[in-house]
Amino acid sequence: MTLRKVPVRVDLVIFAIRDGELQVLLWQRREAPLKGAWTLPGGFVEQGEPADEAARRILKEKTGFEEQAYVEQLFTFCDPKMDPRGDLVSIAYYAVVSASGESWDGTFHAARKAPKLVFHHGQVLDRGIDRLRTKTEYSTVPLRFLDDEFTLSEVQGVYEVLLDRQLDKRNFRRKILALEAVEETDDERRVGAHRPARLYRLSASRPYLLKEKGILFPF
Amino acid sequence: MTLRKVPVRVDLVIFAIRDGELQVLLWQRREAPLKGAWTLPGGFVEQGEPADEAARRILKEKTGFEEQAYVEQLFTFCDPKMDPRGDLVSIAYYAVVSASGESWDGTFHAARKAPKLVFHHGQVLDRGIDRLRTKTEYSTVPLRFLDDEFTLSEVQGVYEVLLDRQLDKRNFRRKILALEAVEETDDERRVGAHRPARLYRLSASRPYLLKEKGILFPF
DNA sequence: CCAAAAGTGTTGGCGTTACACCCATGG
DNA sequence: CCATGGGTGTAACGCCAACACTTTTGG
Repeated sequence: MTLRKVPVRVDLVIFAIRDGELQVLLWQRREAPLKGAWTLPGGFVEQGEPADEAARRILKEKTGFEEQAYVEQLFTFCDPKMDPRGDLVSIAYYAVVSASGESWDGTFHAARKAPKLVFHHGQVLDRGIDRLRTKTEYSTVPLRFLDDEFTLSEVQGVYEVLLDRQLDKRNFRRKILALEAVEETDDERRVGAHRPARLYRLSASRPYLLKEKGILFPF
Repeated sequence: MTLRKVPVRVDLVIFAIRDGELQVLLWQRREAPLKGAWTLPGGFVEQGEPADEAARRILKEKTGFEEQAYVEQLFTFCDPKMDPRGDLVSIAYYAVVSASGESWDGTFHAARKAPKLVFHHGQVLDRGIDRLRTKTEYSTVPLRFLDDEFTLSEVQGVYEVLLDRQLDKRNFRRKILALEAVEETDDERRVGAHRPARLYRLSASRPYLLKEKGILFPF
């Protein structure tokens, strides 16, 4: 039995909320083989590089985001029949970024209506969507879709997109504040002819899991 | 930039409930280097073998269990500095087996009081315990600690061990039955001078996630 | 002064928890 | 007949969901 040695890839599901819907960054191959096919952004892990760092490196290459993005390992695909180009291991990650960036390497698509993806990438996307939905219920990951400072209405908007339903404003605000996941700033935002909105940021204590304090949803 | 090619390992956290506590199967090295050090059971993924199959193969080698065991991927560790013997990728799995097997390759230890493990294996164990606790709250994974047929008291016992607290018998039975995760058989079990206990099995429909039907815990 | 978004409390219903006794059996 | 684990119903409480109006601002 000879030892099997394979290259290691990381593949990324990069989520953002744009145009009021959950979107993912995809990439279209410009060369054969599979010219024109849609793929997830990804790349090979380099010599001496941990996979987590590779994921962040590739995220930065594709979107410009660094620390402010949330990155989490999703699942590892390791099946010799998976990729026709050869045997490899694919460690999938998902990332949550705020939509305020500009220079994307790729194009965003509605996550639930994405084109067919090559190889196992469709499975990766499905798992990413599923994990994100799960985390929406008991973690503060959804807050990473927002910029450093945000209004509670914006937070509610993120949750409404992720949960795909309307939420009650009073109940939502009471609950998100009770969880102590966000804290007031001294700033407010004024846009248009409205009452200004108080701005919030992630709590310094920043509880990642909401479970201990009760689950955020169902509402 | 030369492509980095590495061997792929799978490492397993094998859980069983024995002596009224959660235990894991560990293995003690008999040769240098690190003679006497404790490790998780594991092995290399072979040529042409998917990682999931490798995990089941190694589980069978170490415990004799096959289909009846629950196996789930946990996390992948990929860091060149992780293992002093060389660069590799370690895909960690956890497995849940009933304690009724016999020929273990290794020894069982209380999961929360395990000896110090080599390399990243301590992290793997911690993640395994954590994942198992999480799944206890909203999945039927804990039922895999039991044999094919089991009494509701046995089910309650498993949950009490995993949650580390006593549960109310009437509330527990009402809830586990409402979830339709188990179904009655025609058999009963008689042991000692007691009323016989009805035996149950996993439902044919076998809902894996309990969420849709409401969360099982908190009680 | 008007339009538009921000912000704020209370109540009823339902689900969860707490709780105690009878049943069936083997020895 | 007794010891042991199996099996069963109800009532109080607390949390969740539903619901409407006032405030602040820019134009």
